[in-house]
Amino acid sequence: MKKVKTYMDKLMEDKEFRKRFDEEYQNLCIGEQVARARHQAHLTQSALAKRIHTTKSAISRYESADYSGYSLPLLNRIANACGTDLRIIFSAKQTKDDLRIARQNSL
Amino acid sequence: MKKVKTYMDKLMEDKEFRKRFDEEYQNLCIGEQVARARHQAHLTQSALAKRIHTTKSAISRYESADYSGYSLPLLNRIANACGTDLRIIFSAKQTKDDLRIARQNSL
DNA sequence: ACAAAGGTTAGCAAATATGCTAATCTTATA
DNA sequence: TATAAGATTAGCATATTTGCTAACCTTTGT
Repeated sequence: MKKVKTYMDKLMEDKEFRKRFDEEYQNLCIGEQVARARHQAHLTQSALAKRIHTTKSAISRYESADYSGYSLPLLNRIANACGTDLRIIFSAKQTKDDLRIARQNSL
Repeated sequence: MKKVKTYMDKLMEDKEFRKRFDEEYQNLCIGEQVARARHQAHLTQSALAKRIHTTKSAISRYESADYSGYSLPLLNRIANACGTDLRIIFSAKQTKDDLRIARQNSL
């Protein structure tokens, strides 16, 4: 079981691979969470954009499935404008149960 | 209770104020979580940096108290290199109990 | 069909983070 | 004290995100 790590480490040395691995494999589904928080706050993309002094195109970009370049400053502004708190947690590797519970607790 | 929101909205129109509000008031303590995850993985800043193909100064920057410009791509690489999962959750506004529980569950 | 509101996309300048080097400070330990 | 490892900081070029405009697509309702 050591070879996989060795192999991955090798792949990860390539910048382009790292980037696409993050984008296409390690999907955190932030976009869906943004959209869900916004809907629960009964806001349109335009209305949310206005609250945080940006434009609807920026919100759309954040809710788009194939975006991954999120920053905490902007995510935080979005969360607050939707009446929520943004929680960032370094947690132990998750089991399926963890994921189910996390889904229940979040919006 | 409407005046505070009106006042804050006015203040928030100023870009410099927004920036400093995020940095100095809305402290998410990401730096502490990064340091804690790294320590639990028994890694030095240099060792962690090597794993994610950056330098120790970048790690130090992320662990510094007065930094706030975190990006999810880099936080995610850090979390994984420390053997943890990064969880981003838009949650209901927290009570003190919520915070206590979150602290217990995270590293 | 038409209009209006909500949402998406492209493209670009400005702002911001990243990667990097080198110098410096701390701490532990021989 | 001297040495080495760990950590912090400054400064800069490069890379990435943000804010913005304008065009376009979708959906809803008349």
